[in-house]
Amino acid sequence: MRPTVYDIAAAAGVSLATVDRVLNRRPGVRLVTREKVEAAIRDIGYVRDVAAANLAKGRIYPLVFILPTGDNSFMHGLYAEVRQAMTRSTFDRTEIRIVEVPAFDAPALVAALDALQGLDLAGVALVATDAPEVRAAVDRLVTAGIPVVTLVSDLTGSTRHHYAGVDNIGAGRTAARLLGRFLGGCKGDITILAGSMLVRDHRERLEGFSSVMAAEFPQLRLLPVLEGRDDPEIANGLISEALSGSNSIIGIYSLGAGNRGLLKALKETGQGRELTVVVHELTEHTRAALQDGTIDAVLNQDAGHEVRSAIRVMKATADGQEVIAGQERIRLDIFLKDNLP
Amino acid sequence: MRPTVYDIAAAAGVSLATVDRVLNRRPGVRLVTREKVEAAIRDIGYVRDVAAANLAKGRIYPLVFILPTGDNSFMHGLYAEVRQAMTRSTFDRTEIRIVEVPAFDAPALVAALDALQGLDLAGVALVATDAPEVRAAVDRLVTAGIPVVTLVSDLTGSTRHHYAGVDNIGAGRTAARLLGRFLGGCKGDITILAGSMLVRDHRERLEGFSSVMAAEFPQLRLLPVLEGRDDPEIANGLISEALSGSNSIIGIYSLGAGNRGLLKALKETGQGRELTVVVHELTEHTRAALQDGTIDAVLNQDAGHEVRSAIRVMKATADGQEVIAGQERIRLDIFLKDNLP
DNA sequence: AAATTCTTGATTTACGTACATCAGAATTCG
DNA sequence: CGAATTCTGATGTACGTAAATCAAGAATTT
Repeated sequence: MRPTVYDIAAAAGVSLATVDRVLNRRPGVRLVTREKVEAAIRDIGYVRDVAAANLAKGRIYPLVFILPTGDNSFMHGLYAEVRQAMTRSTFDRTEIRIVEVPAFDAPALVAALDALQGLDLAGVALVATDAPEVRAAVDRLVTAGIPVVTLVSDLTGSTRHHYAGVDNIGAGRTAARLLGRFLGGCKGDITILAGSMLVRDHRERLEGFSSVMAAEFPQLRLLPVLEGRDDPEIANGLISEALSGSNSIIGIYSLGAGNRGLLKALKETGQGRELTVVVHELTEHTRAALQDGTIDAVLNQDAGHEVRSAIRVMKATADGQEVIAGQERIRLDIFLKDNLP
Repeated sequence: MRPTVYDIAAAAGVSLATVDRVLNRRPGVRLVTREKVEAAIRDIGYVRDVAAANLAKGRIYPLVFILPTGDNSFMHGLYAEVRQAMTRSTFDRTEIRIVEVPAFDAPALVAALDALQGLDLAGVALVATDAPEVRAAVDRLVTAGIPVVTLVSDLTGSTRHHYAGVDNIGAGRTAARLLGRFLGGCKGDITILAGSMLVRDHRERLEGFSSVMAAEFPQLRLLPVLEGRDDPEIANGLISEALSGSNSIIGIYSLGAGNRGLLKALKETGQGRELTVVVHELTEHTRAALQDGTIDAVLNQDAGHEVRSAIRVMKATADGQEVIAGQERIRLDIFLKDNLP
């Protein structure tokens, strides 16, 4: 049988009330007594029954997700997953609020973060835009004692408690190797389509991609990065233009969202050309394109896992609990047409 | 506020005791009264607070994992993950027992399953050996009301509640495409190393592999399957022999465990040859081989996820609860040297 | 109509923890 | 040393549910 507060009281030779004061950091306990109780807790290996504690407290976890607006499937999927999580809130005692901010807009993100100051929150999850002022705003929340988790795009250098997203440098490197090996020994140019160099995830993917390309596939030349702002229209224009302007393009790496535009350009301008294409984010569009052979591989992060993981981590952090590291690692999914879910 | 049993009682115009009798399927309630209570439950949208119920019941979930013995890293990893889960049992109210059976031995597995009859279990997880008598034994457990989950290798046609493992046909197809595309247009022979055709997962991987190879890479010829029984020694012998006997082998697909032997053969007999190799299961050995370029891709199933998922599903099934489907899908991991965790 | 069984209500205890109150003890201060 | 202060103990209630007991009313059988 698992030890209870009564066992601590007996072991430490104090009353239940004193044990309670120690456990919940309430005042009114002499240092020597406190140490006696803490020793007893360690000795008998007591662990608080969180379920019972939450029941007694009537605790709920108020959480906030700060998500960028954006008309691309990945963001739609992310919203959907957070809403999915909301439907489960009665079960896991959460109360989730979504705050929308314009994409790639650091000041707006800072304003949203600062607006949360003073609220009694069990955690904040945000898709970070990488800027010093955002970092500072995050640090302010952390200092105020609120668990903060970055989602999809990280904010290194900040004091955020956790990052729920993939290793984007690794993702870029993986994309490079897939593209390089799928192209065999062919020689030619590679076009890269990004969303914005303002977000860390895109920068990191590019960094990983470029380094493997340079080191291991010197016969492939990287063209200057196109920034499509994760917008289908812009992406379509950029890729169409690039393809019409050059015949030496043999591969494309799309490391952001807004692939609907890329696919349109491929179907129209890219018609009849032998292109090897690797993109990020599995959506209904990229899935269809993978199946019909328009693209060759999709790298993906599972938004559902990211959201659920973020929630678990925020709750655990709020309770000062451990998390299962392996369970919270967000993996890079590689989809070929054969292993689509 | 979430409705409680008191609210049901008030809404249905009955006492708490009657509500309890209905909720816990205790006898002594007239049909009309039962229906009145059930209607009230639906109307006010009551959902039982499982945490509180478990607290009141002092419920623990006695679970059994039936695992095959076997001296290969994947099985060692699986055992380790189950033991990991055991260390968390006080937290999630489980009580896990491991039962070992010889690998690929249907009668032994049947005996182990039948030995569980009559025990008060909240769930049984097993790595299935695909045989009619095993199916029957599983069905007997299910009929007895015990939740049964297959792990790693499935048992289709049985009434098991859930399969916690990857889509092995998809895995085989994926391996074929990776191998095929990595080999460019080269012509040559492919050697396949399996564990045993007695387990469904190996058969399915082979099936998926063969079909994609035949359909899309006709220039590659598949040699007869070698069965290494997931044993490093046997695998080493088989692969060494194959490599010495033929110069036209350009690719290897190892779809089982026991890769330590394969790697040894590659290092010794395969020295200096240009081989493209795709294997299953990420272990310290395959990881090192991936990093030093001996092999080109590793397909993996995360044993930790499988074990945790199996536990979640068994608990939910025992409680008659829903599971989050997306969370319980075990994904096929594809590792290149760039995205190793 | 009496005896029996079946239903239902009322009430209590329990699970492990949180939290509040009040009285009494120990300690510190003047 | 006594008074003021700080600790500590004892106790009760609550959270949402489970489960048991006993009494009483309703329905059924004889």
